[in-house]
Amino acid sequence: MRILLIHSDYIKYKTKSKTKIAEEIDDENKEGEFKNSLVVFTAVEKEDEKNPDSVVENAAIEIADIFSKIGAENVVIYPYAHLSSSLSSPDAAKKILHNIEAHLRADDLNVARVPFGWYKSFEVSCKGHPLSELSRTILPEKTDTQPNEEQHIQKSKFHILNKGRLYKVDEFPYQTSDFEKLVDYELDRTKSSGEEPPHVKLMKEKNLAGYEPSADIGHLRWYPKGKLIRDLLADYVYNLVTERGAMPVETPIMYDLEDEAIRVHAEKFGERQYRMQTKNKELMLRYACCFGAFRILADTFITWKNLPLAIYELSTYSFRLEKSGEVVGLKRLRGFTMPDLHTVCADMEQSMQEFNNQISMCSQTGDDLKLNYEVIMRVTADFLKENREWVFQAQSIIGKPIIIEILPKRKHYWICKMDFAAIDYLGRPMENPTIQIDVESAERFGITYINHEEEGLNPIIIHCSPTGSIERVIGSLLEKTAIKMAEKPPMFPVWISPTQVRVLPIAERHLEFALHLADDLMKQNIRIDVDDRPETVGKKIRNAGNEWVPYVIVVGDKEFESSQLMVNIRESNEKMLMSSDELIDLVHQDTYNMPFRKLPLSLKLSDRVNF
RNA sequence: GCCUCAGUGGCUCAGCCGGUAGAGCGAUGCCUUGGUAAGGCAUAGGUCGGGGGUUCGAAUCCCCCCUGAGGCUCCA
Repeated sequence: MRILLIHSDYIKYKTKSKTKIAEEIDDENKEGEFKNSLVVFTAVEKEDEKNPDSVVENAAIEIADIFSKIGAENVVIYPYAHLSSSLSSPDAAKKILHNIEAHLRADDLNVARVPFGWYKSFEVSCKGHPLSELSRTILPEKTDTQPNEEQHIQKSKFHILNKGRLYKVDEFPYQTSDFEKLVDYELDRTKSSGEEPPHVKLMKEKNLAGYEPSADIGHLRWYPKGKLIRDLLADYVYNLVTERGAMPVETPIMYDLEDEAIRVHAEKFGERQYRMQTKNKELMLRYACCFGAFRILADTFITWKNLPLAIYELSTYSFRLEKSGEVVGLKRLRGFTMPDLHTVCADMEQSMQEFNNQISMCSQTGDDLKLNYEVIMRVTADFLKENREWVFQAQSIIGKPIIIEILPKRKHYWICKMDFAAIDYLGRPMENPTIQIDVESAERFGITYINHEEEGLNPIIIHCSPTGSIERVIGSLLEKTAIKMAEKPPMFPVWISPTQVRVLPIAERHLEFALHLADDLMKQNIRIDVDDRPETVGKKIRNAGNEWVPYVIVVGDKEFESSQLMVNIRESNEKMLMSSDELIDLVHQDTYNMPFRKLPLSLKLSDRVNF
């Protein structure tokens, strides 16, 4: 329900002629005038029909609240269809308006209601003080409160699935603490220690990202090193999915809520959307790439020969209006970047096959990023019943025990999904990759394909994010370093490290040699820089350590003469003597098959700025 | 969104039962010309998150707001 509230000196109206949906009225109600009134222009919407009582209640509370603040004498309820493009049925509207009137009257307010369904002339005089013009959107409570009991009975069941066997969660012999932590979290048993996740501090300390106070909360600024890492990860996912046949696309970030399919899909997301009103349209900012992908697929002629068909987009950005208290560091943001792959499959069999491929793809990202994922599979009871064997083999692809959540009924658009989570420093999961079988959207968005028999059918769509949001990946990498910090020096995987090799010339006379060396390595696609600042070697070593540089070379007279380099290897914390070619090989081994971008910072550290 | 705590030079923090701001790092300059995790000296740098109030006087006490963290809730 949409309402527009005007605190007026007076309002006058006069009925002119009936519409088809007009309510019957007495002569005395054919015209009227009310002094010092809160006029409530009201449009009842389709959505309100789901739970009319709750809308009535919420509207009455809101109106009474404003009424009490402004000191008007009357409330005038004025039916005004033009506030919404999605009106309820006239009967439902009449009933709801009538009930609001009755409800307010029961609160001892003077209430009048202007007739519904008539063409009317009216005149309103707005007082013009700050509270004299307000608008509100009244939402029904989420359908019904009564089925509480039912919901209780319909709780999900959790089991552990391993090697073709289902275990009760308490009877499973846990081998790893990460997995146990995920189980605890899913079962609501995680004890919070009240600490702050270390990645928040690290992202700022390492000059990767920071908060932007002039934006909304949960929107970050990225400094050159962080931006480089984002781009490398973006390249990585791009290669990963295109090598498997997906076609990259790019779609708009905002959508018109007038589009029925968009609106329904968006409504499911509830309050968590950024919306904006332009002159003629109400728009929403996307919270995933689904909207654009589905619209493309709906407009594409697809036959069974094209399937499975995958399109890919990196959403820079997706927007979710998370509650302010829920936004944390890189873990939960209002603006974030999500690789989003949508695969059109002909039928369930094909989807399951494709799902298997995507399990391997998601697991691969764990290896490449050196992150440990724990896995939870969520299925509806019906799906499990029909596809028990397939579900069990899906676990075998993971190769270690997983949690399985069995939902008694389908709640969402998917019937089967798999979430991969890295466990953070505080023992809580950070959800990263995900795969979902969507059985609902194709129909809603009008996506069809032509089968062998030349019939048009709605396909099944698999949503997949092979790494999860880029911000969370970076967050997980930082959390991991914090966990391991006690055992070994923290660092990123070499292919992600902004500086891969740093050269430390001992004295000024070694600078030329150092720059020369850097030039050679740069030509081999290695991100290298030179610490030419007039500091002691000890201090430069320390700085390189603080920046997590994987390889550090000190060059002086000895190196110049022998062309053998003393390389400090962070990973193993040892020093090794090698030639520059051997060092190149070593870095190339570390970064084999991974994307490369040049270092977008000056070669000499003395030229750099600190962010 | 709710409850609790916090916001002081670029960074990390001290000062907080009211009397006009302090350290370390960093930066800049000079000295040191060097061999593996902080060389020395000096200088600059602050509307004490923002607004209002109490007071002769507020970083300090009170109120409102903004931002951050933790918890709750939530994460389709």
